[in-house]
Amino acid sequence: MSEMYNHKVVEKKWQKIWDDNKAFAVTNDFTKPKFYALVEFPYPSGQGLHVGHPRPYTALDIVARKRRMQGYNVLYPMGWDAFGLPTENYAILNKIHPKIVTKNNVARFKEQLHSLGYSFDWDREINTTDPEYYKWTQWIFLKLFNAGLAYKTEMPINWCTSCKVGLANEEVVNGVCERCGSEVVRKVKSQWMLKITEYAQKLIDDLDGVDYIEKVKVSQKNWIGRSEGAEVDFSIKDKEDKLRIYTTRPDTLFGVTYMVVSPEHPIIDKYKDEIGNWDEIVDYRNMASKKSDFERTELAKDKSGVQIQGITAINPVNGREIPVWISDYVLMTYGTGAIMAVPAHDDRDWEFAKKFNLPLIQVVGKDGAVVDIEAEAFTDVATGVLMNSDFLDGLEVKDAKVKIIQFLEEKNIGIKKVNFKLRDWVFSRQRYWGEPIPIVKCDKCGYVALPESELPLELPEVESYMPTDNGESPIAAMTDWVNTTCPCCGGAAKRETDTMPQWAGSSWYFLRYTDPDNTQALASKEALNYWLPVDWYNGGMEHTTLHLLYSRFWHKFLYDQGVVSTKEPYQKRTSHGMILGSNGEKMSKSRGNVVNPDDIVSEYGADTLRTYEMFIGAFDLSASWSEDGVKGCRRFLDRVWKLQDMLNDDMNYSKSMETMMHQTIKKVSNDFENLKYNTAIAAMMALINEFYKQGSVTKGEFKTLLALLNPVAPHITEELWSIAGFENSVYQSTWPEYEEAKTVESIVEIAVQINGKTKTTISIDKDAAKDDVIAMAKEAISDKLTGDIIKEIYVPGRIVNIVAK
RNA sequence: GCCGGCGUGGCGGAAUUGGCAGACGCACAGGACUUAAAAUCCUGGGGAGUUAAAUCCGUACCGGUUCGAUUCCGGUCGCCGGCACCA
Repeated sequence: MSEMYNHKVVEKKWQKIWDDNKAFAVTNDFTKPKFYALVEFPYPSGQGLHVGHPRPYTALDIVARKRRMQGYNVLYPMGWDAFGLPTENYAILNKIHPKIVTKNNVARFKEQLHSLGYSFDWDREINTTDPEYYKWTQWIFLKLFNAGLAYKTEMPINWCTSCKVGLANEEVVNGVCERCGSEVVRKVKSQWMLKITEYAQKLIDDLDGVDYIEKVKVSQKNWIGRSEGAEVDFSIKDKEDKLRIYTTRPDTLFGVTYMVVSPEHPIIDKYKDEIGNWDEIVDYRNMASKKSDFERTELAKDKSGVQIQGITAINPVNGREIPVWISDYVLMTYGTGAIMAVPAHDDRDWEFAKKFNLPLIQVVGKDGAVVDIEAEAFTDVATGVLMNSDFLDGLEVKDAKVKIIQFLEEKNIGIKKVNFKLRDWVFSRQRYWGEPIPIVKCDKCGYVALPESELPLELPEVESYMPTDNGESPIAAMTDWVNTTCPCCGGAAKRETDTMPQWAGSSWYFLRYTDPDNTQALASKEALNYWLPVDWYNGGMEHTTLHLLYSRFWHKFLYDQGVVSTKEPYQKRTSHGMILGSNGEKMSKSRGNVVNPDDIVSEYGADTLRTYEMFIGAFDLSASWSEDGVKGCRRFLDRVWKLQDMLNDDMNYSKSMETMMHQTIKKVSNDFENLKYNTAIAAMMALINEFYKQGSVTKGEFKTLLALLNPVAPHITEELWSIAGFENSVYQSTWPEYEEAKTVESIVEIAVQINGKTKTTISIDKDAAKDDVIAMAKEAISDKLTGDIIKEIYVPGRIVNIVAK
């Protein structure tokens, strides 16, 4: 009899063997077929690894291990996204350099990941805070700057009145500062921006060529928010200026009854002297500017606004004079900051018109018939037909759009226009723990790029990481570092003291893994050509908009620069669900439902944790933790362990067992490719249940089982492989093959139904002729069959249905 | 409000193109082993009904298509996640 399974000894033993033999190192043979599996690298927080981390890591570890056994050269790397606020805040609080904090956290994370037996190639470990790494982050920034895609502008930012610091959107929770709970207001500051909007169309179009799960594609598209419409110029009565608006419904131009401009619109200041109610306008603007985003949202239902007295606009298609209002439901940052209002056919305009008693003109009807626009706006584009609109009358909405745009362009009063919701990327942070922006400001030459030879521009040592009162980065106090000479004219100049956001380092990290030690380039051309695109990238849904969009943007830019040779960085993108606490709530310290993976590894073993996290439920859905579930998986592995005592090659050859083996190989092989880890494991459980029922297992079958289970539970399977005396190691063996023909059972049990209700089952030969099967079926249910038979249906190998009356 | 997803036993969850609903696991119950317990092994199981069967009801709810619907279509309700007036 074998000894009890001791996971502590076995797991340590095999982890050492893998390390000593560099079992999962990538080969540089670029002629071999490659597979690049990628998981989002973690932020090494002070809390250490969370049980949520192993879910995606194990899933792709399974795929990576399987691919190696199938003969691929597999790149499955890991690194650290280590710049960021929590580390900086910890450093401030404890007066420890963020570098030290990061180093300690990374060491802990690495040890924890190592204890889980992942097949990462640790020789390719990267860290975004390593100057040799962020040298290339800065290099990409310079490329963007030189290409005119990085610029500086005045931008309102979130400002905490108590901490006196600029906050990222993520740090503003319900309108207050995440850290101190104080009010957050808007403050205008000069910020570095990246022109991601330049790539908006490509970022949509190229989604067609990649294999992302549908909801990821949808959220990318929604975030970019493309809309087609027209810009139209409205003249202002007795003035030369025109008021330009953007609309997606140019077909409703005859239904305009007023206009609205945003409170920040420049036209207001321009005609200040002629506005009759200037004081009222100023009051409204002040009120609007004080509103935080949160308040604006809260008031979303109730529209507010003020009419501008003394300014009248003229509808270019019918000459009608219309009033102009200001209201904060019109945003300066989208379109032209001004709209034409068609209250009969737009919900927001309708609400506004109702509140201020503005007239409604119906110009679209349902299939041409008048509808009650006093009750609600009629916005249905599909059934709408134009009316009261001169030459557009009788046209369907889509045709009317084409005709009106043609008209506007001919008369030179408007043009067709595409708009995006996507805004340029605010790229600066007034923080210490980030990549310095390699730019110098010279009074004579303006913003000047640092020469490449001066990269990396390293973070200076500062005394305090505390942000300054005036909202500048702590680096600004380092005058030695800040004062420099202009690379362009040699005169006195100052360095940029803002740093990059955390998104920067993670926007290109997958490129660095392909050639992490390269000092001449971010990676060699050969390595990039060979490894890209990433074949399979898995990450959390929380990163499907920003991180995914940002990294696709950088990649497309690098493609245009000739640095990489693929348009898209990731061929396939999948997402995993969250692991919740046993009470079904998100795990958090305050809820007291946090599970530490170290405890699970120690008590049940890494293989058990891996198996459980894969068995817990559908991979893409969230799942609640259950310690009992963990025990069940440990029990399964114990049962696998004890199979070593049931090896018996003398037993009779069993046809049904052969079928089950082939079915299991097929199921496990397919399920591992389709995120269906839970059913793959269920199939293996069913297989060993069968071995137990027989009381024995052949060496061949055992060997196959070990190979199939190895990606999920690598340690125990290696140990059993070695005990059984199979050659080499599992990781050096090949993935089991199955024969399709042998997955089919020769005798199948099928259901016999009357009128779709199952009455009994019969066993038939899988190749039996339809007539024979039906005859057998009728025989089997002869006592229940009454009435005339109308129809006989036979679905081969599945079901017989007799329709009788 | 809009977008996306999800509603199946006591619980986590399975079900190819529509084809025996509840695989696999947990918890539970019974049995074997044990002085006993734990562990392990075996057996059972949606509900009603019956000694047992037959039979009926069951995939959130209502309706439709079909020989046949957890699956497809229309509507209703509930839960989760994301976005917030984008003209």
